[in-house]
Amino acid sequence: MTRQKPVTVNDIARACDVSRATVSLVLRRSPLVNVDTRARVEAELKRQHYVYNRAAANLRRRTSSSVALVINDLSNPFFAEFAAGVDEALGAEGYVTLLGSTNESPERQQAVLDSLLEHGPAGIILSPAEHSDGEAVRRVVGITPLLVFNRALAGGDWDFLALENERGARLATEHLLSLGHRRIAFFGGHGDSSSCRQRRQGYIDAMSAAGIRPDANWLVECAPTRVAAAHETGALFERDPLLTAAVCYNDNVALGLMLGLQARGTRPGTDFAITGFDDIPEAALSTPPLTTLSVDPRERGRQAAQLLLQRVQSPDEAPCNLVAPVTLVVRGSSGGAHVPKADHA
Amino acid sequence: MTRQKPVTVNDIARACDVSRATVSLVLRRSPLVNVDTRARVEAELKRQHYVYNRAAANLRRRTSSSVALVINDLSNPFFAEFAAGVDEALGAEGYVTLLGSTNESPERQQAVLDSLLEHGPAGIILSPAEHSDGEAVRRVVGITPLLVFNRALAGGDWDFLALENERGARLATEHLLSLGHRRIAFFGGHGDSSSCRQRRQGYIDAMSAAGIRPDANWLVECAPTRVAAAHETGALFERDPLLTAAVCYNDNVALGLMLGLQARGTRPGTDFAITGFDDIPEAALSTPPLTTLSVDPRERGRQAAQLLLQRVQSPDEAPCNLVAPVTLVVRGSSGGAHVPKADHA
DNA sequence: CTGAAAGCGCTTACAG
DNA sequence: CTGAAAGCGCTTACAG
Repeated sequence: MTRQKPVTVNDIARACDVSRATVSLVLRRSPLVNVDTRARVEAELKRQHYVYNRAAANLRRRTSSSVALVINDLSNPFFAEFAAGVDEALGAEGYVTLLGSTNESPERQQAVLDSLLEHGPAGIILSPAEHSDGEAVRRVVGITPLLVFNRALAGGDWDFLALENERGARLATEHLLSLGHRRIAFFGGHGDSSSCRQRRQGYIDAMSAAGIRPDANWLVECAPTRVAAAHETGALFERDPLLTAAVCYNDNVALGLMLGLQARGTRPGTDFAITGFDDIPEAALSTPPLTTLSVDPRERGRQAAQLLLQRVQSPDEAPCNLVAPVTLVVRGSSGGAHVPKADHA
Repeated sequence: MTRQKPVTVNDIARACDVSRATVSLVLRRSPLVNVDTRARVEAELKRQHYVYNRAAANLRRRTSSSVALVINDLSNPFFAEFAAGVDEALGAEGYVTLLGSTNESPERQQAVLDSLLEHGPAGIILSPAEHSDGEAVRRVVGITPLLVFNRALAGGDWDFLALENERGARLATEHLLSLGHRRIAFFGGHGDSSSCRQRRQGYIDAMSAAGIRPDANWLVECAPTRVAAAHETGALFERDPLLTAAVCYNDNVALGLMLGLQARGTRPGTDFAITGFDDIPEAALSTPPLTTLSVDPRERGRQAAQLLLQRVQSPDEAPCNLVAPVTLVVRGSSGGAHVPKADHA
């Protein structure tokens, strides 16, 4: 450990024969300091490879230059893109991102928040783990501004950035209806998740508007993963063998359903129509490519960062509730010419 | 801005009628302090919702509890998984991750490093942007321990964690050879990237060992993206129409090549055999599924974190050069029964 | 325009 | 076992 001592304002001040205060003024680009002095100090700063100790400055100024970003599932490209967007926007505002990943575990989420808070972030962006305890989050977070992304979290009056879940599912359902489908399932997701409930609502609304009352059998729960969805494919047709299409909770579920269909000899897009949600990169690549809802996660990340920084500026305004737009991307999975137009009027 | 003042050791000390030193001792779990005193202090800590100010502690102790993680492309699932692994392992050791993403821009990389260093990380894990300037990195990084991942970076004697590029490409090539292919291309990547050169070498070695001298035309450059690869598909067959297989630089290239083949009516896995590299999630999902090399990026992340923390402990040992194992995953893209066995002896 | 002094929240020898 | 004092690297009134 022959770590040499880092160079400080003191070293610079001594070398330039000025006070530390003057050096500090130069660092903070104060207009008060004489041009010559400034030049001398800046030269010395460069010469000695001075690096600013932001932690010390933050301590003294009682400020923060970091934001905590806590993500439930970084291996999901949707959230990885979101994280990239957050980091990009925070960086542009001079903040640094403290990353925490929870792998969908509420316990790890508490631990991660705990640890990140000790570093005094100006705020927190949280994409909550499934089954998060909002009260517990509130307790550990205290008065640090918090923005919740994607899934609603009860227990506090925090800012919330959501997706147009309802409208998205409605668009997908209307699209299938316009192709002549009537017996359409809503497949995947858990009823206790806010995003799933909203997407179901959009589906139900669209069906109702078309004069169709969705059968209770047409709502099929399953974990939002590819494997689970592939597994549940059989259950779908046990519920109703006459189904011709499904609005899926998200792309992973839709892709899993495709695999499940292929395994039973049913051709997705030809014998059975499918829509997803998210437009992850795989969606365009599957066979057939997946009709889905595009949400631009990177842009959501930028948006989240901006909203949070606004809140940091004005902590006392009423919390905001934003819903980000989604757009329907029609591809092959929702059917070509061959999809059976079942029993329509 | 009615931010109330956070509670400090002072508040606790006053409330318990002990000195700040004693409170500090309790916080750091020193065995020196009386059990009763400890209990009283701990109760008060809880009662006042004390949160430790790690930045202040780090300042005084001249330590750090963060590590910077700089990633060239977070939207690539390979690197996102890597980041998740790094964060997981750092968290387990009590470190927090300072995230920076560069989007493959060397300029942004310099800016990001600059900014992160002001937060005094104990070390840096860097997955370099393409065409990074090692000297410039060295300059800004100074004496902070740095571990380079994935792509070699000249200009400093830092630790390096790489993949078994050469062996991986060799395995893929041997696999194709064992299926009877002789006219095998190496497709994609840029010759100025260390990982591409190594993979090419493995390909050439395997071919040579089988008594085949790869034609210069069989080495086709292209950017490591899906779109670029799909575009270059024509060029591949212009070089040599008799090719029956290609070892691709990575999965993205392989998937792009598949699209390109399909567009010209050539069936991947049936008329033409393909291998990838990385085993990204899409690989198992494509049609046909992609034969590729699995590298377990999350585990690489954990490994990188551990290596770096070791280096933080002992900065003066010789830099290490680790190569992480890869394993061949055989799937449909390298050919079923129908792949033509061209002109073999 | 510049300097001396105090202080951000913590820890660490050093006495006792 | 506990306290008083000094100090980590910075900034901010306050004088001058």
